[in-house]
Amino acid sequence: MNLKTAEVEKSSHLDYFNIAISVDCVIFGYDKKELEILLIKSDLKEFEGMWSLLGDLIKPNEDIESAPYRVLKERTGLEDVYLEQVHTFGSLNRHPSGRVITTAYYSLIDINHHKLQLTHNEVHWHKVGDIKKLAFDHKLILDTCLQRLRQQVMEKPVIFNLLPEKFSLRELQDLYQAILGIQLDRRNFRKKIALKEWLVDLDEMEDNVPHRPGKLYKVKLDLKPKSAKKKKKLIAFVS
Amino acid sequence: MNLKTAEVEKSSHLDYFNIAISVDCVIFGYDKKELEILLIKSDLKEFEGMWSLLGDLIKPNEDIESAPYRVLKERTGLEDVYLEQVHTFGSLNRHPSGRVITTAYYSLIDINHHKLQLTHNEVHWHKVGDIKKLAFDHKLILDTCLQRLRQQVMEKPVIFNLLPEKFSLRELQDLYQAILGIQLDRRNFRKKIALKEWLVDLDEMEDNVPHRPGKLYKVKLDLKPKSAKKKKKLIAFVS
DNA sequence: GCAAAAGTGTTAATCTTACACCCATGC
DNA sequence: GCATGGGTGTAAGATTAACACTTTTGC
Repeated sequence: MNLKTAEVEKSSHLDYFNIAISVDCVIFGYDKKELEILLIKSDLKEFEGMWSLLGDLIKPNEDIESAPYRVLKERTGLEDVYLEQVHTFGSLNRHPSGRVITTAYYSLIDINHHKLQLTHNEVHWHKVGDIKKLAFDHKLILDTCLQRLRQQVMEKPVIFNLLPEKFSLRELQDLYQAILGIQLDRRNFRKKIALKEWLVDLDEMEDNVPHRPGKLYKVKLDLKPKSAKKKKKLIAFVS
Repeated sequence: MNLKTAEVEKSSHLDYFNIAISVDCVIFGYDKKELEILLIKSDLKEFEGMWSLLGDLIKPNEDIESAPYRVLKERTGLEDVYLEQVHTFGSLNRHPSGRVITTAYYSLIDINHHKLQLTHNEVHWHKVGDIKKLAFDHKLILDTCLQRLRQQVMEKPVIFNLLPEKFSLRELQDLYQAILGIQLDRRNFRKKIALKEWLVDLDEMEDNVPHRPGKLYKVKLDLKPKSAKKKKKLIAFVS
């Protein structure tokens, strides 16, 4: 058996360094009871007029995990956002420029708090439910990320990244409903949330609502970051 | 706003086509009540003597999803295996040969049925519990895949890919226990499995066991493939 | 006073957990 | 006949699901 140094191995594989890798961000926001995502007009002639996800090629000296943060920063000015890797897409002809494999991340941001500095390009929020078609395979990527988001909000307190610091239980329930696409029973919802012990009662009331104002809450401090958090009852499958 | 053709875009980014992408396979098997994985002696001088996952660079004209199937075929002769993408790892210095980003897949195979044609290299099964260290960041990749496997066996009938066609309920329970690392109550386990309606009673008995033989089962036909399968009670989070 | 949402408990059904005894087989 | 696991049921506790009335506010 003959070992080769990394240098030798590299040179023998030079023709493989012929695939580019990008990241694409599915940036979710929430406004007026609707889940939205941030899209940009495609700047490729092949997809003229179509919308696409925010993405970019990974730089040769850039960690893959930092690339989506850079993309968000460059395109929207956003920092300190919640980001999570979802899946890598690499079918042969997904990109007309050549072989580009892309890793998709989803991000959750509070639309109203983070005022976007929309840079040079045409970047806009779109209701997720209205999106039928996107450039590249971006519709598939969106669907995959949405599915993952639905799974995650059931398991972890990530949903609060979509809300302002203070929110009412109605707002929280509306948001769950927008994400999951189902209606929830108000009384059961409130009981369930109370059990999770994610919230702090602020002793403040809603304002400017055309009905009886509800209490305002914020999320407990230790939950905002990625937070794996105690997994009470990991084993629900078999006794 | 000026649109560029894909050709122009490609040439302006030529220096980005400087990152290689590989796939690495975490191939799980099960033998003598232990979960095992298939490893190969690293052929890089930098990792001399260490074990690593089976992997390879993706070929320029190869779909990312078919790469792990090719790797398995080439290294072990295995075909028709269960494979699932888990995560993409791309920290800057994970590979001494240069910038290599890798997408990890996990695979489940029946060790005893698929007789491996172990090709040129030194490929061996190792007990997962015994593995403390691997070449590259492969220990991290293994841990991530193991975590995903644990999650998946609780949700979907993928576990049967690790068993021979006919098996007893004891074998199935032992396998769950090996994967999850916990003990399960026999009566509750059997009830739970019966409820899932995954199995067909073969009306045959175990043989060559030094105790009362148990019934043999096989999995229902429609479950062996990737099979999303009905998700009874998707919404367990909130009423 | 009317519209809109806040706030709040009980019951039935389902699921989960803990637990013990006799049976069939190989040796 | 002894060791080993096969096969089976029940009861208590926890969780989920369905459901309605009074209260507070803005208009």
